[in-house]
Amino acid sequence: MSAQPTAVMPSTSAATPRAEARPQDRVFQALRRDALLGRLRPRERLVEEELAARFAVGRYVVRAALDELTRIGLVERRPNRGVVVSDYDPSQIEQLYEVRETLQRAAIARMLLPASRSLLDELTTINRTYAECLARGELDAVAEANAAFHRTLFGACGNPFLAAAIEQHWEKSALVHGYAIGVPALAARSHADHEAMIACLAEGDRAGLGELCSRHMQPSLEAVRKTARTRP
Amino acid sequence: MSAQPTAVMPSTSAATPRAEARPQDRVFQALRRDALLGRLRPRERLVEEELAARFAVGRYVVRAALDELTRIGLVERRPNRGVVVSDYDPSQIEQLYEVRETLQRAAIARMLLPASRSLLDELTTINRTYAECLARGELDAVAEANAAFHRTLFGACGNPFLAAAIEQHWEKSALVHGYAIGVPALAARSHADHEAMIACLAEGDRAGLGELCSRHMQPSLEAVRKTARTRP
DNA sequence: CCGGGCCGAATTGTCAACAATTCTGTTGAC
DNA sequence: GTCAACAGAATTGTTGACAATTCGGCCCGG
Repeated sequence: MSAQPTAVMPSTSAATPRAEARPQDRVFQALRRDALLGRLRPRERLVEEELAARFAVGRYVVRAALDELTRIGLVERRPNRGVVVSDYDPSQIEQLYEVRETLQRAAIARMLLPASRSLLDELTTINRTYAECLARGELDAVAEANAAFHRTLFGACGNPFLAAAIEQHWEKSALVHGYAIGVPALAARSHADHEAMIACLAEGDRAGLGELCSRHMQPSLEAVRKTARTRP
Repeated sequence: MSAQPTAVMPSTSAATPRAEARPQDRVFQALRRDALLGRLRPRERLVEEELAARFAVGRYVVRAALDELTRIGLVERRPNRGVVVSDYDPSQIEQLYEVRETLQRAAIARMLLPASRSLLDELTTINRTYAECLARGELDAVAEANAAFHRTLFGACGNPFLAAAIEQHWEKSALVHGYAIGVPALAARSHADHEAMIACLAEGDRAGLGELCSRHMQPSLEAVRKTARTRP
């Protein structure tokens, strides 16, 4: 009796993009993509019955999917008042990014460098996919590749809990930085940053990687600050 | 139209112990306490219908409560196979504590010291409650006071996201350190540690506070290591 | 004695109808 | 004109019944 230590790992659901068995996963993924690509705007309200009709599924399934989205912080449920897409004001975003930077630096400090060949290959492949999908204008796939790159990179810190925390906060800020994918100049720069990160991993340049990752977050933060000044 | 930026803060549900309006909150709190005080053992299975009968409530409510518990990592749901109380093996616990220490040190680095009078008073009051309830043997209340102390302390870092991350990981490891409350010697030491922390906050001794918080986590970690050696 | 496949109990997943709550627009008194 | 109270609509919360899945035992051929 009793299996091995059953892991109980903090899997962020999206980690396994394989064939989704459960219907609520399909709804969850679809809504997640909509949110990350800006098709769902902050403060937008999500009505259960509308979604049920749209996905040709019971309201129960929609409800479960919305609960999942709540868990990763993309939407918020107010009791008896429905769920709305999360909206962070600029000061909150600054705080969120501060935590992200702290976590990322902790992860980088724990990576064993230089990175293994297989990790480098994996990241290179993902980044190539990123570029290809970008060229073809498949933004959904670009966002997915971007997420995969970050997940793989910080997953290499060797501490699943730390990796999960990073991913969790990445998802939360995805509503902010997601739009950057739609701006060609920013997307191209993002691709170049990823290349540079891979180089640091290969050379064992820990400090460089840390700076790179911090700088990598700046453009979206700057964009937030700018729009904050424009619309006070 | 359109209200102010509605915050959308990462509230860790347990933050508001006021009269629970919704029935699922009652079930959630009860199960959470059971888990934190060791009345629910790791790997124990939770059957929805049993709980529904025990709390005289519909299975739907139990389900919602279990989803909440899943969210904070106290239990895990395996699709079609029910939920079990989370069980972390020793190496996972080490990793979890590593993340906790990282987060706590980041929070301490961000606190403005010396702490305000109101914060010091609040912590002192909580710690007094801790001692009183301990003397009376009210373990539930002791656990609640302990949680409140940590929540208040790290909530003072000024970054709600960081505070939420700390609380989240604290809850996850609660299954481990919760039992310490039942051991008089450990509980007494915990109380003394809290006093020392308050002193550091008052004096503005940032480094001392950091060391103190790290040392504060050691006893449970040592206990885990010991039982790991005993039962390999 | 052992492994593969069937059967049934136990349990979880889903649905459709009902109850409770919140929201919106309107009315009427001051 | 403003505000409070009030209906009616829209939406969420909950329930009980039913479908789907998993798990354990059992039989049976090897």
